[in-house]
Order: sequence, then structure tokens, then C-alpha cells
Amino acid sequence: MSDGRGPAPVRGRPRDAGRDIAILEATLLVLTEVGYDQLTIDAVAARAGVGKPTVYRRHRGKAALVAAAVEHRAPATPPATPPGDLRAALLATVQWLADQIAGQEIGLLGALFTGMRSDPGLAAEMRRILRRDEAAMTQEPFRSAVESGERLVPGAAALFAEIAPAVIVHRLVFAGRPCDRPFVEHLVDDVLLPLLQVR
Amino acid sequence: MSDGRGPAPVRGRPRDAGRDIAILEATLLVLTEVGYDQLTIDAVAARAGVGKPTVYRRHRGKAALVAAAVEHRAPATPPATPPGDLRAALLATVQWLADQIAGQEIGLLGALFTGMRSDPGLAAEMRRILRRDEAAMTQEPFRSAVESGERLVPGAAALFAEIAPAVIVHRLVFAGRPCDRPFVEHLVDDVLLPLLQVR
DNA sequence: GGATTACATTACGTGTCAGTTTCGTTTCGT
DNA sequence: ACGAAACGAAACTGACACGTAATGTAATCC
Repeated sequence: MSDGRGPAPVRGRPRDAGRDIAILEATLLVLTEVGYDQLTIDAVAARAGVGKPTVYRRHRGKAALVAAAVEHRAPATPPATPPGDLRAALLATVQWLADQIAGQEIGLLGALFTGMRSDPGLAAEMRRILRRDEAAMTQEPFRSAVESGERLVPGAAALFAEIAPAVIVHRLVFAGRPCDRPFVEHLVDDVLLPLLQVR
Repeated sequence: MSDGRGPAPVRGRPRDAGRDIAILEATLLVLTEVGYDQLTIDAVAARAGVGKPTVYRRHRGKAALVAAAVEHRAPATPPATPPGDLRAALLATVQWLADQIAGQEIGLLGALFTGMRSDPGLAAEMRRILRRDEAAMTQEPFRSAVESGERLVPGAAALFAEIAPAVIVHRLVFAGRPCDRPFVEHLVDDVLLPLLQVR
């Protein structure tokens, strides 16, 4: 029951797959809005337009529900970058990444922070998902860059994935300041380009 | 009452200053152990060896208590670094910084993540304290480095303070992996030194 | 000594939320 | 048509923690 389907019930009214999705998406919404601890099953059910037993029929509890919702989350795909201009590609990717993190990932990070203490399994699951998403988000501009003959240090994609999200999250949470245009340019020009380009 | 003393009561039994401190330190302990939401006044009182009313006599509630505790926290001082060897100084400072963050600051960051939603004032307060502490933690090795004629880019200290804690936190929370020796060397050799040294 | 306040202990009222159950209704397979 | 299961609404139980109050004792000033 931890992810949905129980043993196939052949008789009786079948489950509504639409409600499956509505529950998971409502969970993601509430999770990013109020965080893991403040998330209540009632709020999720209300947001999904669904009764509370309908939620419990599909998920064992809060931790399993959140894990399923995060699992269900499709990573957004970064914008295509014009080949041949590494700086422009980095600027676009970093700005988009910052918007994604500010809009969604911060809430998931908060859930990771707090949920991990009470449920190590949930923490491991969320780390897996977040790594998957961040990998998808960060390895895009380098495929085209390498193809167009850009001279990059070995492991440039890994270095980018290690630094860019870290500095973005740090600025958002720590300083509480937005990742506006000047910050993005600073990050690209003063940190990323000097590190990634072969000199 | 939000930070302790009420209007000076001249008559009657005076408050025990030792209990003031015990409460604040117990709050920090519990906070870093279980996070903001899981922190209960009962747990703090028990840990401080104090009755619950004694806590409420000094602090209006959970948010004020946590704010006072974080305010009370003294930033640890980084180890003195031998002059003349920038790499050794960075290695020592980064390792120490990572230990500090893993041991204490992670818990405060979690509190910041979750408490910020319910109490923006608390969030601002904690940002101020954490910035103060990180500044104290990160600007140490550069005083001696500049004195010993090391050639650093302008704003090297600010860049270090922006990147090192960010990458450390990212590794701890995201990857859930420790900041061991190989990681510290990687951070210093592949990121910090190339960025900070004038080439 | 007497008034006054701090203190620990204990108990209490309140509110919230998790998770379950009941009930009447609806939707499917057979 | 009939049985089985999903559904919404609502009520319910049990934890749990916040914040307050009552009681008796200890410390301090006047």
C-alpha cells in the first residue's frame, strides 16, 4: 500500500486514477507551501478535493505520502541553450535553476531537513529524488558546449552541479535574498567561468 | 519578557541567573538535536533541570525562546593558521568549518527553514546571527595570508564566505555524506585555490 | 519576622492532528 | 439485478504539546 495499488481487487468499484494524481499533486503543493511538519493529511485531502480515507486507502501515512509525491514529481527540463556561447548558456541555465529552486526545491529541502530526523528512510528517498532532479537540471548546457568545441576542464558538469545549486540555496536561505540578475552574473563570471574554462 | 528580564523586581527572591543560562543552552542542545518543530518546552525544561513555569517566566513562547538562545550562542573561533602557507591554512579552516557546520549549524539551519514560515521575525533574527557567526568563521585565514604577502584576488574573503559554507552544507544535506579529508582537499584544490589565488 | 517573589512539582484545560470507523451513496464487474 | 468495493462526509479515539494554575517550599529585602 505504500505506493498505491493494493493486491488487485477484481470485484467492486475500481479506484479512480485521477484521484491518485490529484492527491500526489496536492501533497507537493502543500509541502512546498508549509513544509513537512506543518503538512496535514486533512489539508492535502481538502486541496485534492478528496476525503481523508481516500488518502489513507492509498498511502500508509504521512511519510509514505510525501515520499510518493516527491517520487511522482517530474523534474523540470532546463531551457535549450544556444550553442557556441558558453557564458550565455551558463547565464540562462543558472537563472532558470535559481527560479526552480526558489519556487519549488526550497520547500522540498525544508521537508528533507525536518523529515529526515524522524524518518531516515524518507530522508534517503528524498536525497535520491533531489539528486536525480538536480542532475537533470545541471548537465544540460555541457552537452552542447562540448559539442561546439568549448574547452572545459574535465568533470566540468560535476563541478557545476556541486557548486551552482549550493551557492543558490545558500543565498536564498541564508541571506534571504533573491537570485536576481546581478547575482547570477556574479556567480557565472566570478565563480563558474573561471573554474570551468580551460585557461 | 522576550529576552529574559522583566522590570526589575526589587522585592522577593531574585531570579537565578544560572537558570537563565541553563535554559538557553538546553534550548540550543535540543534545537540542534531535533529541530525547531520537534522542540518542546518540556524537553528544554527537563534538559535544563528546571520546571516548565520557570521557562515561561522568562520567555513568551517557543519563538522567543529560540531567538534568545540563538542570540546567546557564542560563535566558535577558528583555529589559528600558520602564516605563509595558504593551502595549509585553507585546509585547516575548511575542515574546522565543516565540523562546526555538521555539529551545530545544521540544526540551526533546519530551524531557520521551518521557523521562517510561521515567524518571519524569527527568520530575520536567525539570519542575522548566522551571518555574524559565519563572518567570524570565514574571515580568519585571510588576515594572516594577506599579511604574509599572499597574492589574492580582491574580495577573496567574501568569495570564500560565499562558497565554502554553501558547498559544505550542500554536501551534508543533499548528499548526506560527511565532509571527510578527501572532500576537503577537493574543495580547496579544485575550487577555492583556483578562485582565490591571483594567477 | 513578614511580605514578596522564585522555584519544582503536579495537574489541568485546550487545541491540533493522526489514523480509524461508521454510514449512506456511487460505480463497477458479473 | 446483485454483490463488492471506492467514495465523501462526519464522528470518533488517542497522543501530544502548548500554556496556565494550584500548592508547598526556599530565598531575599525591608
